[in-house]
Amino acid sequence: MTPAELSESLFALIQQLGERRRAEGIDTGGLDLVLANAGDVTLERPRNRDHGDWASSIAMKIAKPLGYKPREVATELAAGLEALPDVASVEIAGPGFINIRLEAASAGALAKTIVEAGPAYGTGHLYDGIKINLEFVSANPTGPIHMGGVRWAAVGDSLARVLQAEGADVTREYYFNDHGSQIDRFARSVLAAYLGEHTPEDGYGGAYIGDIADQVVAKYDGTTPIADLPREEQQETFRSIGVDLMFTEIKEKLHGFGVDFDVYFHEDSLHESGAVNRAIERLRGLGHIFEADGAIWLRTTTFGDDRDRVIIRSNGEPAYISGDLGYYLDKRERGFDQNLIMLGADHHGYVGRMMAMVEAFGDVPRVNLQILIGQMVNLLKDGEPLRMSKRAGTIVTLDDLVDAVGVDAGRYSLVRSSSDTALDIDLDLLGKHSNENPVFYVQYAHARTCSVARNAAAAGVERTDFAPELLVHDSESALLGVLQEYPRMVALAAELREPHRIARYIEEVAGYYHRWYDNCRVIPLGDEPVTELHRTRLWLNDATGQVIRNGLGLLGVAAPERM
RNA sequence: GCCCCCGUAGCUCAGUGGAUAGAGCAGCGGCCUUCUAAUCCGCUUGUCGUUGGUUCGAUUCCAACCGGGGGCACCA
Repeated sequence: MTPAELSESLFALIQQLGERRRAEGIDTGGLDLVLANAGDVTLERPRNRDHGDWASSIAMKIAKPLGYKPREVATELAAGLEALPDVASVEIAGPGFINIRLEAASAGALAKTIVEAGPAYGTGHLYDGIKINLEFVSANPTGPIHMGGVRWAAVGDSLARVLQAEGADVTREYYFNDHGSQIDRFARSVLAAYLGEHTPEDGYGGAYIGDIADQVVAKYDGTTPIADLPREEQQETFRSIGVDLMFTEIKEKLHGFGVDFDVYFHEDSLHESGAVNRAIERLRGLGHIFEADGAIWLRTTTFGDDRDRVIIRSNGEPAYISGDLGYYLDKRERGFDQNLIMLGADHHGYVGRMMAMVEAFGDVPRVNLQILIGQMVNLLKDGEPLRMSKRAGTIVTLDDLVDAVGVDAGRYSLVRSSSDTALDIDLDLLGKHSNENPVFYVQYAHARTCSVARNAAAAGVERTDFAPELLVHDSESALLGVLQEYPRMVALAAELREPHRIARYIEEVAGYYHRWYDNCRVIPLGDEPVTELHRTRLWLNDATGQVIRNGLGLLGVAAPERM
């Protein structure tokens, strides 16, 4: 019996109780407000195993509208629950908690369910048929990807996997800001490096700039030698080839990190294709455009922004937000009803104007466009904060991370904490390549399930018999309990856009598995015969491996069979 | 000044109103002739930033304040 089925049963019992109270003349009008459907009957797995397999606090919530005291409600419901075939016992505790213990066979049946479902175990239908555009990383092509961008690469890709697990049709998208003054600075910096001049005051000074200059020279195949070009054409050459080189490098590095995008969208193309102009005309038609001080503005204050925004500057150059207008419109025209954008906290100031823009187009903020703000990554060295600066060239890149700990540990450490938390990463700890990273704890648990399965095969233990009623050891019911939560966890992670919950969850699974392994043998000891219990436990072993494998898959982390 | 995020064990962090607040790491002490000791078991540590409020119940929700980070352009 799944928790969802249990909720259904409990919900039905509450409805019956409500009808009876109405017949007894009680005004139960408030009941529907507290309890609209079975989803509101929450069940939790108690920390304390003495409190049963599942516990519900529903009695406290519905006591008032039913004209009962919480414990009276609990008593009424307990009788009905005990009559269910899968329920072994029901206890009422504290102020009115209902503690439910399931029949071992009912709980144990899950092991087979999971093995048979395989990779599909845990997937759901929250977003079946929904097209979701997820834009993340989108770092400017003016340098290598630094740690901030890497965090979003890990989290964004994992979120995409989680959303896909819930049936969404996800497009991973990377927006290249290749149209503005940042790019000009980049071009001037590369040109300066080529000419042996000092880095421009507002330019980029990293060592990679010189490399780019060399590569541009090597790649250049124009008829006139670069050195003979007029300075403007030189700069344009270094811009176009240099940006192209950065594109290629960024794509390759991300690929090596296990992150591939479906669409690399160039800001330039919005301006060239006229998408920006179309968006502006659309907004003008809706009456949200005005001119002042020689510039063209979008009246975002109409929609709650704290000031209006310039979209075409008085010098005729489009402001950054004009690209966003065209881009958003383009995404909508490509059929995405849900657009997600992941941004660092240093961009949170955009949210107001972006939402205003959405509303100006007649869409619904936070529905058609949702902006996920994540906090920054702080790097520490010897316990002291390390400032990263692309201009000064003191940046820690994706490569540095992967070189230090590898892809799996790197991705895992970035994805296992909430995006709301500013992450501290100590470079010295990374460099140690220790097993302090919990990813090894999880991977080891997975490798162990594989090892047990291999040895079981060799010992003649096969997944033939399945007698779930034999899975009665405390560590067994605890493991089954946590495995059962996986589908809910995936749905929650998708709904809240919080993939870190998957990481925390599989760490918990790994812990329960290790304890089970310690207590319950799958393979008979010495000359003992293979029994039904061994064979049944093999199902549980394999089910655990499957869940960890599925969970690691959602994080984009490998599940090794040996370690 | 205004806006966003955070404040939980020595450290890094979980915990979307429930029972005695957790994990990893660090520290101390135990288990390998037995399916992988990267595991497991035991011990130790808390004004959940502060003060109010909401309610059967608040680490969780609300308000104010304190502390830390980030942001408030005709830059991107």
